[in-house]
Amino acid sequence: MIKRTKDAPDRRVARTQMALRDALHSLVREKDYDDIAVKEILDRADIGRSAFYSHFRDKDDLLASTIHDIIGPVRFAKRESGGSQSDKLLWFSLPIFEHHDGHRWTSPLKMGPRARAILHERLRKILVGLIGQQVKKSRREKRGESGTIPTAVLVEYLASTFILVLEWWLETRSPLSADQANHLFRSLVQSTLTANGL
Amino acid sequence: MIKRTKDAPDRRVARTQMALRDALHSLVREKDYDDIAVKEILDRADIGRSAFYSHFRDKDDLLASTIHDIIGPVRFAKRESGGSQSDKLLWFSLPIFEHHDGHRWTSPLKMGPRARAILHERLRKILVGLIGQQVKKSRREKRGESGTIPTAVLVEYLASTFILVLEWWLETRSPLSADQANHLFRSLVQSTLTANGL
DNA sequence: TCGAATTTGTCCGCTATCGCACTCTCCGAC
DNA sequence: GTCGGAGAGTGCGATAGCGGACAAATTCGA
Repeated sequence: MIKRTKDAPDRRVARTQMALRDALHSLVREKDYDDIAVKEILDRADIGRSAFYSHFRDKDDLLASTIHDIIGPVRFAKRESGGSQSDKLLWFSLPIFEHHDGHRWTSPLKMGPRARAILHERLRKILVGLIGQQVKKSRREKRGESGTIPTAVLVEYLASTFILVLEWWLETRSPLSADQANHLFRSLVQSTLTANGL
Repeated sequence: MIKRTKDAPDRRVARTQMALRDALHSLVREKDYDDIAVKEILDRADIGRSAFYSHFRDKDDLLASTIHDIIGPVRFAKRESGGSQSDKLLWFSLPIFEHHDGHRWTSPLKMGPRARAILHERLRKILVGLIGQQVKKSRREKRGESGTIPTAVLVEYLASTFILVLEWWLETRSPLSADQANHLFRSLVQSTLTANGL
């Protein structure tokens, strides 16, 4: 009998990874990302060296994995099946904003250029995958009506714009509510979408 | 090569035991000790059943082990070598009071009769061992002058009195400082000690 | 610029913890 | 009563994490 739908991870794995991420988070708040030694992370997390390297290739890999803290909620949010065309396309947005509303998370933008680049890149890739599916599906359904912009570009555009808004929202500790931030994002891309039959 | 002075415990062991004790502590603050199921402790600590039983016989054993949270500081406090006769004898007192000053620890007296009895008994035994050594040493040095009270009784008397003061201090959340509580204890037993050549 | 010290990344034998299955006891519903 | 569900303990094979050793890379003060 193989494990079913719920791929329940070993408690030990979850614990170790969380400890390491938490340690990194707290360190990042104290000093620049590039000045943080792996050893410091290990000490603060109270985790052995070998455990670290059995999960992550290096410090950057650990940082990149914290992406899960950002997009994690999407996995649990029920995919909106109803709503308009763009509702289906941009369903991922609101859950993310909501989860980070009043969140302790230190914005990637406060981590110095290196860290920011790593997180930005990783987040972009994930979003592209996420949005790509939706866009392709929508375009398939509305074959013929599609605009002239290539799908790949459209996807990148949506991902980048979303990240832009998210980062701005986090960095400036904007008084906007999650709802409002979500709406802001939609406003930005709405006309482009409709102009392209989405 | 056997490990030397530092008996460094496996990180995993320390972590597991701490998680379990913390879970018990937090549960005790919410409901009566006797109403707490082992399963609840496991769930809150996020520890597997088998790990629990590889460290503790049962719930009571876990509770008893939390004694370390109370007398732990004594192990790290430097043994006062100087001072008067009674300073040497009662050196354990101040470190304990100091450590619990403003401590989150919920007094054993708030845990219902069962839990109180268990902790009380365990603490008593440890203190008897601790004080026993000192008293015997002191009496050996002052052979002949000793009073008529049997050593065993004297030791029990000191332990019980200390626990009395400690519990009272914790339970009533007395405004007394650690220093003052310590002094109170000493005042209580001082005359008895001097009357017995200590 | 050169060594010493520190950090990085890899490896390995040992063991604590995991997940799971199982029995036993207790207890409330019916 | 007795049935079913839930918690208490026990046992076991699999594995994640341990500590410690190591060479290579890096840092840094003399």
